[in-house]
Amino acid sequence: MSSSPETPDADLLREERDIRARLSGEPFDFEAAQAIQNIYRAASAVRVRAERELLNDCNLTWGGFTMLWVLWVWGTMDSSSLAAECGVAKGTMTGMVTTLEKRGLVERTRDNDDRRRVEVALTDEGSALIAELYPRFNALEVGLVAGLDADDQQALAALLRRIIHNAG
Amino acid sequence: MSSSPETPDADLLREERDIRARLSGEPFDFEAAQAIQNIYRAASAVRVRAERELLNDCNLTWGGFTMLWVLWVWGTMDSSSLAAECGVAKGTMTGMVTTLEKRGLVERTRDNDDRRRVEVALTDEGSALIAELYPRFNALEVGLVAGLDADDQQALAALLRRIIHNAG
DNA sequence: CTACATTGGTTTGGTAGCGAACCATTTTTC
DNA sequence: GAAAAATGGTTCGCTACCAAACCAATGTAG
Repeated sequence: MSSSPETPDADLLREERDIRARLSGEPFDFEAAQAIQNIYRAASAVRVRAERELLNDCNLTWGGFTMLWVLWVWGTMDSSSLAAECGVAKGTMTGMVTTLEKRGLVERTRDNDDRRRVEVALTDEGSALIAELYPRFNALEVGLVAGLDADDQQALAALLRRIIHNAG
Repeated sequence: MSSSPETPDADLLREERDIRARLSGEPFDFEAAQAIQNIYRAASAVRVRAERELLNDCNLTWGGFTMLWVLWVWGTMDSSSLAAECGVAKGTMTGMVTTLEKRGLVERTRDNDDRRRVEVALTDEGSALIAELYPRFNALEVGLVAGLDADDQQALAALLRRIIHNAG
C-alpha cells in the first residue's frame, strides 16, 4: 500500500466524505482532522474486534486484558505505576484490581517497607490466561495490518509515535 | 518526517523497547504489534489532551462532544443512527442523550410517522456550543500533527483507513 | 384480520472511567 | 521530635459503556 499524496475521493471513508462535503467553505484543516480522527476510528474498530473475537468469550473487558498484559510484560508493580501504564486514573485502578482479584487472576499485597503502597501481581491462573490469550491477540494484530508491508507498518508506528509525542 | 524502514531503537517509546526486551525470543510479530498498539496509545493521548484542554472547562465528556459534533455535521438524526455514528451501543445512547438533554444542548422528538423512532436534534444552545468548540478542537488537531507535512498526514490517514477496513 | 416476527428505544445490572475528597502512612521542615 | 507537606490508595458521585432483557409500535404471513 503506497500512500499517494493525493488521496482519491473514492478511497475516503463515507464519514470523511460527508464531513468534507458539509464543512467545505469553513476554514478548517481537513488534512489534520482526517489524520487525527482516523486514529480514533481505528482504535475503536480494533477494540470492538478484540472484544468480540477474543475477550467476550473469557469474560474479560478491554481494560482487564490491558492490565493482565501489562503485568505479564513488566511483572508485579504497585498500583500507581500500573494505572499509569494502563492509561487510567488511580481511582479507576482500585476498581479494576478488585474485579480481577475476585476472579482470582491478580492479587494485592501491602508493601511492608512502605505500608502505603500496594503491589499487584498475577496469580498463576492470571498468568496462564494471558499467556494463552496474547498469542491469539497478536494473531489478530497481524490480521489487522494485512495489506501493509513491513515498511508501511513501521511508517504507521512512527507517524503515531510523533502524534503521541506532540500530545504529551 | 520521512519514516525509514529501519527504525533506530532510540526512537521507540519506552514501552515499545520494554516489550521487545521482555518478549524477544517469543514468536510474535512485533512490527504488527507496535503499529496496532501505537494506535491505542495515540488515541488515548489525543483524548486526554482534548479533555484537559477543551472539554473539562465546559463540562463536556468526550462522548458528549462527539455526539454534538455528529449532530452538527450530519444534522438531526434518529437515536440508532446517532449511536452508530458515535460508535456506541444504542443503550448507551439513551443515557448520553438524557445527559445532554438535561443541560439543554439537545432535544428529543418522537417521530409521528413511526412512533417507535426518536429524533435527536441540537438546540440553539447546543449548536452555538459546538460551533464555538470545534474550531478550537481543529486547532488542537493541527497542533497534534506538528512535524508531519501534508504527505505524512495523508499517509497516516490512509494507513489507518486500511486498518479500519481490515477490522470491519 | 390475526399470529408472528422485526424493529426502535428504554431499562437493567454490571464494569470502566474521571476528578475530587478523604485516610493513612511516610517525609520534610523548622 | 512535633507540625506540616507530600504521597499512595480507597471512596464517592457521576457519566459512559456494554450485552441482554424488555416493551411498544410496525411489518409480514397465512
